[in-house]
Order: sequence, then C-alpha cells, then structure tokens
Amino acid sequence: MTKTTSNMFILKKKDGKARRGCLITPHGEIETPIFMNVATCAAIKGGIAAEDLRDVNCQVMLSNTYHLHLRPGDGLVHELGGLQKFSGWSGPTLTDSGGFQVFSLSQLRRIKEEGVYFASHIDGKRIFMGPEESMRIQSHLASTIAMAFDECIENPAEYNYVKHSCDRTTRWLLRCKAELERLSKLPDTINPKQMLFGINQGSTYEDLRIRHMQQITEMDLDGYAIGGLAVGEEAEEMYRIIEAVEPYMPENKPRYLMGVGTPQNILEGVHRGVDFFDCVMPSRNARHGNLFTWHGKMNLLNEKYARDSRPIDENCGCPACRLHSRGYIRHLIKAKEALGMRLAVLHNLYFYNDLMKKIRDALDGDYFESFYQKYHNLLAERSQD
RNA sequence: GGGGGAAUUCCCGAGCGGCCAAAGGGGGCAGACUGUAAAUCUGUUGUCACUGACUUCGGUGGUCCGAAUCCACCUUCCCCCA
Repeated sequence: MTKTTSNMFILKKKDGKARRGCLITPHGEIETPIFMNVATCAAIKGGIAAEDLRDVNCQVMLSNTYHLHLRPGDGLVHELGGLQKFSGWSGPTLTDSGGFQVFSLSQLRRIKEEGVYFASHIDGKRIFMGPEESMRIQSHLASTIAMAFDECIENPAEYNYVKHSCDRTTRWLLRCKAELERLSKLPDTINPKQMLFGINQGSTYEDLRIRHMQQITEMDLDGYAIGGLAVGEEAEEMYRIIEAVEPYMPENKPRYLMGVGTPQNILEGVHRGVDFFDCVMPSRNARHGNLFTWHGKMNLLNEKYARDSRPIDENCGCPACRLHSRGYIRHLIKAKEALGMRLAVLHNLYFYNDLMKKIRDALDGDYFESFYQKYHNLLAERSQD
C-alpha cells in the first residue's frame, strides 16, 4: 500500500495502557480515543443528516459494505462521488467489510475458502462476497478506512473451528491487501490512499487470539482491529481477551475494538489500550427510548418521566437537551413522532462523542486514572435522577 | 308507527351452555438491545390473603348441577320500511 505522510498515526501520550493519539488522513485528522458513529446505509437511523453529525461532534462516520452493495449498489455510490459526496459527510469515514454480516445473517449464508455465499436479506437473491469483492465495493465507496473481510465467530465457539476460521481469515487478509493495492492504482479510484485495517479473531481462546494477531501484524497494515468480541461472551471475558492480545499489537498503529459497546465497555477498552470504537448501541437504544447520561442509563419511556420538565441530562449540550424536556421527548417517542427518535439519537450520539472528548481531555490533562476510577462503574448504573 | 340487529375486560373485537378471567389487535406498564435483516423483540395488563379464592361480559329477574353464551322484561345504540 502507498505510504504517505497523509496516512499517519501519531501516538501523543500514554497513561498506563491508555493511549492518546491522532490519525492523520486525507479526509481530516481523527483524535483518539474515538467513537465512530454508525451509519450502516450511509445515514444514521432516526433521521440524522450529515449536518447533524457535526452538531453532535462526530469525527468518523461508519458505513457498511454489504448493505450499500445491496442497496443502492456500490457502483451507484461511486458514480455519485463516493461515500463523502453521496452522504454529505466530508469528514473521515470507515466502511465495515461485510464480515459481521457473515455472522449476523448466518441463517442465509454458506462460508467457503473463496468467500461467502449469502442470500440477500432484502429479496433473497443469491450473492457472493469474498475478500476481493469486499475490497472492490469499499474502493467504490471510497471510505477513508476499509476493513478486511473476515469471519466474525459467535461465542461460544468450538476450538478447532475457530483455529481453521482464523487461518482462513488470515488468507483472506492477504487477498484483501493485494486487491486493495491493485485497486488503489486504478485511474477511476476516488480515494487512492484508502487505508486497510486487519481484524483479529480467535473467539475467547487466548492462544488463538495471539497466534492470529501475530499473523496479521506481520502484514504492516494501517491499523489493527479486535473483532469477534461482545458477541455472546461475558464482558469480563472480553476484557481478558483484550488484555491478552494487546501486547502483540504494534504501538504505532491504531487499534480498533469492533462493535463495542456500552459507555463502560469503552472506558474499559481505553484503559486497556484501545483507540477506536463503534457500536449501534447509542442510536438503536435511543430509538427505543434508552438514553445515556452522566448519572447513568435511563429509560425515557418510563412513566415517571411523563411530567418531567428537566432536560435528559442537565450537564449535556446536545440539541435535544438545549431546548427540550424529558416529558416532551417521551411524548414524541410514544406518539411515534419522527422527531422523538431523532432527538433521542442526537442525545445519545452527543453523549458518546462527549464521553470520548472527556477521555481525551483526561489523557491530555494527565488525570485519566482518576477519571476512570470515577466513571467506570457509574456509567453502567441506572439513573436515580 | 312497523320490522330487524347489537350491547364483552381501558379501546376495538372474538366467543354463543361447562375446557372462559374470557382469543386477537390497539393502548398501558416494564424489560432487552454491543463491526444495525432492529422505529424491533420479550414479558405483563380484573382484584386479592395469588398452584387457590373472589368479582366481571348493558340492567333486572328467570331456566339449568352449571350462563358472557338460553328465556322474559327494561335501558341505550344501529339499520331497513313508513
């Protein structure tokens, strides 16, 4: 892959395992630790536009290869200028490879050495996706960061299956790298500096995790992700795996814990040396009335909030909290007014991005450890407010 | 004025002699959600001293071992004919 100064990770500071960094990309700088906002189909569900992402202090928009390939088609997105022009989001983007769908659409797929045969969840049509297809689609989408095509295994998983799956994921990674290098040289490639992150698998087996991490870090990629966690195992087990595998991750490359998680999970992840996170939780839970605040979680749909004139969180500067009461937003969600979900999603995304900002501030100000001690349990509790 | 039909638990609506505290929706209440097949899914929704008892199917009375279900009258509503 072409190496230029525009794709560079700078590790600014460390506090224990926790890292404060910056990834410089052609689409802007990404201050880490960071939470990426999930926009699977090139939009955050709940009616959130690119403009709103700026209001909510989003740094990176994350979209999905599989979903955009099926609809509207990656060729169409390419014609319309790639993900940035297509969505109106001009900042950095990351595309997930479709590997997670191999797992989440497991009823509709068959895995082989060459790739995965899916049945489209939209119309049942048979489609094939392998490493080359995933890279071609992501190249069309022109994301800042492309993810390797992997198999995400549900936990618990059988040791031998995991071992063979990891080896296949490594072979797939080699093919991803070769294909993306080829694609980046093509004249109609929108983002010739597209980065590639490899993905570590190995379920909950520390030896397989380490072995696989050693395999993929030999390839000198732009970043390394830990995948296959928060998919059925206990949180403590997830932390154990991160701790086991972290020493084998290069210091000078960004580290991404895929699909994680709760505010508490994220703080624990940072504490263990992770830089990048993403999760559907803030947006999905918001749509269902579950909100995150600095005094714990709350279910806004609960009757006790019906006559509550306070904002969701008094310490929040999001568009919902600046102007609206709990009682009002609760009413909107219950009445199925689109605005209700929108405000709730804006709040949760703002909260997550604000959490990351506060974590970065704590690292910059050398008080991360006390920040961690103060919040790592509080964030998981139910709000008593 | 004559003829016909209907009234069911918060709402709509099924049930038409025992297996009915009464299907199914809606609404209410609560829970879940971790690289989004998710504006979804699950539980619960008469009362209580809750593996049982009690009250409930427009009202009153009756038939029957037993009635939301059958009969009589009453009340209200709807439709058709005048």
